[in-house]
This record gives sequence, structure tokens and C-alpha cells, in this order.
Amino acid sequence: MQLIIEKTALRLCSVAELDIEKTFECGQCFRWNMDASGVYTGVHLGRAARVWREDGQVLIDAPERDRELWRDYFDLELDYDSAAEDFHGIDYMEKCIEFGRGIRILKQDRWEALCSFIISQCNNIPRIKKIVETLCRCFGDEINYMGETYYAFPSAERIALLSEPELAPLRSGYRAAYILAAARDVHSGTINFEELGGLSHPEALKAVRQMRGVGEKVANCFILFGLHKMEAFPIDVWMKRALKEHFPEKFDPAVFGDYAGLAQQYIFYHARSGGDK
DNA sequence: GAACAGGCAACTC
DNA sequence: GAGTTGCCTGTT
Repeated sequence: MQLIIEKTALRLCSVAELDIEKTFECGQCFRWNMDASGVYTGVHLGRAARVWREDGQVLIDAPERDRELWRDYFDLELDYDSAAEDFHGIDYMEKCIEFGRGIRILKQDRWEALCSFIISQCNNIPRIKKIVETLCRCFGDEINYMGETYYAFPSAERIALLSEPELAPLRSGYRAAYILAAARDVHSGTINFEELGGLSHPEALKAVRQMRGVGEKVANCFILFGLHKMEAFPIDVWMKRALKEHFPEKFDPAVFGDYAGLAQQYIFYHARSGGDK
């Protein structure tokens, strides 16, 4: 009897198009983890996958039928050099673009992005990852992959039916009430992702901010990383520092054009990696 | 033990 | 509308 081993490593793109380490470690997502050999394992839309570099290519261990799904997730159709045109030529930005080359703004699941950035407030990345992981472990569907168990991000519907004490294992503090409120808003239709997607950035910002515990920063993170509206420009303490240092007092992100969010990510990654020191 | 953290809301003036 | 304070929890 012949054993047929299904070879599932798909070529996603070249390493020039996507730097997985920068993309996964630049603070936009919380569910990808690297092992000792540089292979990242993560979960997206209930699918676990491994992503790695090999011979100048980025490969992903995924079935052929999911190729487009993953290419979409990594935003591989967009030409990032063209997208950055509006802020090329600014001296400081040249440095940030070069430094962040290969970063892509992931098209994350909208609910996961919303929930993750609600959790992110006043928190550091290891703790955000820990809370998100516990949330998935407690309430997400099991995924068996490569002999290990992973967990999908639990749906808003699932979370909406929980009570605050049930979220206690997350140790998310005052954010637990915000998570529940957001889940219920999504479940009830008060917040409709499809509708939000059709709104302009200012309109979407206003609507998203109606949610309890969602202020300017969290809203913009959700709009950028969840709704993939590339003009969203979240400003946190790192961004504040960088902007203060390199741009005039009355700075308007609109100067970066339609892809201001990408500029934000380059600045943020540069600043957080110690590029300004 | 106090201060602080990738933020928000409620309150003050 | 600008500034201050408390908030859960974990870390320093």
C-alpha cells in the first residue's frame, strides 16, 4: 500500500513582499507566535497555520483551497510602495519606510480586532496576548493541528451570552465589561460590521465610539486593523512621542494621504523598535 | 509598597 | 475643550 502524503506548503509571496517577523511583531495582531526555528504558528478565522521563510519565499502550511484567503489576510494584492507615495520624500518618513519595509497591514477578523484592541488599553503586548489566548482557550472552538490543540477566536455571539463573572479567568480587569458590551452590540446588530465598512472614516469613527470602552485610539485601531480603512491613524503614547519629535505642533494625519494608517504603522514600528534613539 | 502602563469615562473648571 | 482622577491587574 502506498502512503500518499499531502504536501500543503503553499507559496504565499516573496520575502521582499512580506516580512513575517515585522508584520507579526509590529503590534497589530496578538495570535502569532514564533518557535525556535523561526516558524510562526497562528490562527485566523478558525484555521491554524504555520508560516515561514524558505529560499527567498514566504511559505504557509495551508490547503490549496485557502490560498486566496491567506493572500487576502496578508493584503498581498496591494502595492505598498505605491501606497506610501504620499509620504515618500519626507526625510523622517524615508527612514521609517525603509525600517518597516515588508510590514503589511493584516486584514484581521473584525470582531477579533475590535475585541483585541479593547483588551489592549493600558496593557503591554505580553499581557494582551495572554488575555486573548485565555479568551480563546475558554470560549473558542478547538482546532487540532500538527498534533497540538489550538483555539479559534470565540464569536461575538458566544461572548454576548456570557456574564461578567464568567470572564474572570481572563484577569482582564475593568476591560471585561467592555468586552461584554461590545459583544452584545455586535450580537444585537447595534454595531454592524458590514455597515461600518461602507461608511467614511469619520462616520465609522463616530459610530464605533458609541461603544462603551471604545475611545479614539481603540476605535482607530479597529478601523485600521479590522475594517482595513487605511486612512485611520491611531495615536498612542509611542506615536505621541514620535510625532512630537518629528512633526509640527498642529499635525494632521491627512498630510499622509489615503494610506495614513500605513505611515502610522511605519512610524510606530520604528519608534517602538528604538529607531529614534 | 508605590508607581506606572500602547486607554477610557466621568467629572471639574 | 483642556485637564484630572479612578479603574483591574501585573510588573518594576
